[in-house]
Amino acid sequence: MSKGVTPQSKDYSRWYTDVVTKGELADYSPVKGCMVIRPYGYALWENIKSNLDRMFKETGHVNAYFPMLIPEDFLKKEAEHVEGFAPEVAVVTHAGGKKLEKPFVLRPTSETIIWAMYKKWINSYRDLPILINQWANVVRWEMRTRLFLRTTEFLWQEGHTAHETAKEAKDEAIQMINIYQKLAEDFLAMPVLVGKKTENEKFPGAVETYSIEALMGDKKALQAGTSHYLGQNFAKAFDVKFQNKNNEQEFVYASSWGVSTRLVGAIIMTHGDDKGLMLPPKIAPHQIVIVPIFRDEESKEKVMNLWKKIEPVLKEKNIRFNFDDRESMTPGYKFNEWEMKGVPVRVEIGPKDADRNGVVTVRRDTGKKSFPSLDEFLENISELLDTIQKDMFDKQIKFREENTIDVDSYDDLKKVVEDGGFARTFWAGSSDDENRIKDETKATIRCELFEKTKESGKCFHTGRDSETQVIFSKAY
RNA sequence: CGGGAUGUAGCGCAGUCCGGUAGCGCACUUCGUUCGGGACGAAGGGGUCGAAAGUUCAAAUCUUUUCAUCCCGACCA
Repeated sequence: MSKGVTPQSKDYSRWYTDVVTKGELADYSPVKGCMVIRPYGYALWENIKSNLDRMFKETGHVNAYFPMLIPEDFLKKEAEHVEGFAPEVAVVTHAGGKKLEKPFVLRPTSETIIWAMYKKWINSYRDLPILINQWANVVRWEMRTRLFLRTTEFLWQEGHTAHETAKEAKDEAIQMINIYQKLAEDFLAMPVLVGKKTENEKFPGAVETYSIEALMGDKKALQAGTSHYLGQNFAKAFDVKFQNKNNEQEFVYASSWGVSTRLVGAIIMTHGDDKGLMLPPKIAPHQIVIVPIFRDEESKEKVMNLWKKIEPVLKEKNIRFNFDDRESMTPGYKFNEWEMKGVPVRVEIGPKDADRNGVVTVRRDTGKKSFPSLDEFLENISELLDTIQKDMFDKQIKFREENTIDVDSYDDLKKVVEDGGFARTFWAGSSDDENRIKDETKATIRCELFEKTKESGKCFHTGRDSETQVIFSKAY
């Protein structure tokens, strides 16, 4: 990490803030709790976004846009929904120089406005399904904020689908949580557990909530994406019915799902180390950075000639590169800067390399230095990026395995939660039991696992046989 | 809203106990030498010390009030 930064081991939250601000991802804004996303951070978000958007399109979804201002009484139409969001909505009470008779809220999520529109759009089963996604900002007035992980305003995508049957809506919700898993694991190199939320933790207004849960570097859990089966709750609240094939009126079934700029925070806390950020090649704004090294006109010319042989090949291979030819900084400075910003591969080209027609490569994840010939380098660069992507993921899988412990007593669970990590166990307790454990240990049930390690076991708390395997952990 | 801490140059901080010319490092500007792991020298520019009131010949420093931010809890994508 850069000079003056507290090392990760000593103070994780200070480390995190330093990585975000010194890595030029984001900055605090004059408005408390809001975040300015800087160009480098936004480029990262755009790469995440484009991969996700492609997967949405591949599964038949389309993008649309709904207003940011929602009539306040819309939120009140769904009982759980209003109860869940009331404490955190920002309300617009004045506009046009006078007090509004009917205030608006800044959307904390768009279910209500979207279902008000779906009422107009849906008449027959022939109008279904509707598979709409929107990329938008939302506002939630949380008490405590943290760059990327929880900000007052954040960017996200929210999908809102309408279906003929319960099964179709539920399958949609499952499909989308699986897409989130694919995004996290294949693109962000971040292993996640997929499962169902308990009643305590589910989305206000949902019948069931599914989530992906990741383990951060400090061994706390982070919910990285959610998907909800909404049943007919919002259809009933907004009176959205369709005429089915039997000529009967029926309420529409729904799903909604979203991931946010929190994913950027997740990447930082998953892969970052004492040197700063470490970005997976598939989403890094620059996959490689090239640092030219020369001292005089003669060596500069040699190096530039070498670069002329490299640049067109990188372009042809669609590699996102940054040729750092700033002359006011020394190479050593640049090495540290790009390590802090997490660029997966650094390529050094100097007079010595030009003489032997080769380059020097250094991997951000392992620090390993290699001296390939130019041909070897150009031939293998794409493969090297793939290898780094895979190695980063494997490393995180290993880390999660080391920190996932099966427990069968409360004492064991307390110990795991205290040390940090995932406590895996069977569960047959009630919501009250869960709350009591939360009060005593700060740990919550992250999810009921879809992929269990075994079919059934005894609940550590009630002693009853259970087929529900869960993860307990402290979470962000 | 509770508990803790901090507000001094763009950033990081010292100075506050014990009142007496506003300081250091980084960054910035100019020139020269450098350049393969955060270069060096020389010369510069930049601050009504968070705000207000009080005590005093004199306040960054003491007193009171106030505002803001950060960290820890409750809330939460």
